[in-house]
Amino acid sequence: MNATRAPAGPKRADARRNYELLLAAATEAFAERGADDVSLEEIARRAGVGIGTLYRHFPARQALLEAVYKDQVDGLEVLAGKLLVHESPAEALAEWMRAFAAFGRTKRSMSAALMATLGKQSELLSACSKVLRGCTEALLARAQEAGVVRPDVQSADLLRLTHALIMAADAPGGDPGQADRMFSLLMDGLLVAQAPTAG
Amino acid sequence: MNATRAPAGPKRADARRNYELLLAAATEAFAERGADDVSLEEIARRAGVGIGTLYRHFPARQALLEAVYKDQVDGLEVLAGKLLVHESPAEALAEWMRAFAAFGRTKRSMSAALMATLGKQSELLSACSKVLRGCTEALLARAQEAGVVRPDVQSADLLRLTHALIMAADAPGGDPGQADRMFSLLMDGLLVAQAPTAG
DNA sequence: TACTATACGGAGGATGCCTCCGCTTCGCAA
DNA sequence: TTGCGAAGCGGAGGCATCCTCCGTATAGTA
Repeated sequence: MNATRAPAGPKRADARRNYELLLAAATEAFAERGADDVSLEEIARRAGVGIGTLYRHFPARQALLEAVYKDQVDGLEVLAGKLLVHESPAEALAEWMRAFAAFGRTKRSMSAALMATLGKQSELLSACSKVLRGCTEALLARAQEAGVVRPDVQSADLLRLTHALIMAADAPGGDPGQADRMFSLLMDGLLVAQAPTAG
Repeated sequence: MNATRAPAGPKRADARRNYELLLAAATEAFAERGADDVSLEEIARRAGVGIGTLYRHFPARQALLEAVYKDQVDGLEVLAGKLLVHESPAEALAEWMRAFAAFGRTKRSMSAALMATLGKQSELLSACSKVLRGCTEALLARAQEAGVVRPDVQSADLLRLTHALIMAADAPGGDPGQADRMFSLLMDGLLVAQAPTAG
């Protein structure tokens, strides 16, 4: 997956490739069907490797879950780094929020499974949320300093709003485009008015 | 389990007895080992019935989980009713808090499993928490009206404190008596001072 | 090319979920 | 008390999943 990451996985080239394949397959499968409804055998099949290989890299289901979660957060962090030097602070923030929302959707399907074994105050979880909070703060601050986003918005508001938005949009029966539309509304609200509003 | 409940289960005596046995066995097993680490076969074995009988009464794992949860809440509600006419409002409140804390411990092991399939805003869950909130409010108000508990305490504080206490006390490595000691401290703090404190 | 450490793959044992159906027991009525 | 039908019981067994183990294959090295 996140090829930008420092080499942390297995040594041999084939092992490393399989590791990435498994991570990708698991991410996809979890997103599609929820973390509880995918068998490890299916993930191995999707990745095109044997079940034994999966277990060598991820000794337990939990390990795979954690790896996927961490991989996503790592990816977001890398993205934030790039966006912080993006030419348009407003676009950067929008892009970030979009990515964050997408992540939230995946996370939702995994959090229950993760919580069940990890505990609510796990080190992994709190470290990850700290990272994400930091990224959001930095991007928001930059956009505000550039004067393109309302100065009275706080990062906590942003995080919570996005979260709420995901929850609402993913309700059963909602059309898939709804999340995007709601997201646009939110972004429009963030920007400072381009022209004075009529009284 | 809660024999005080109105007849709501199966009709025939043996079926009814097995229902109660299963509920009791499941409650015990869940409390001992967590809701995720007990097989339904073991619960049937503990209850002394066949697996088929378990499935007749509780068509899915979820149903058993819900039944145990609801049974506990029902039991607490009955207890609250009794405590509301207890001679000592302070003792009644203490007893209630103790029972509530014990429930919280069980609940903790089940909530993840319940959430996973029920959803956070399930009708069952919200109904149950409403009941518990009501009970706590009534018992607290009575103790405050009797002048034995500090008037500035709110029921929400109580619920949250107890919750936090359970979480902290159940941390790995903590000794089993800790919860009780912390609980005593909390109760002492609630009571109005018996003598004026020295300046 | 030859060699070895490393990794692969999938058969298979263990366990758990749930269904199905022949046997047992309850509760009622005569 | 006895007989009977309905209700309930129990557990074998089918199916899915988890995880281990070990013979085979391959990457990397000299």
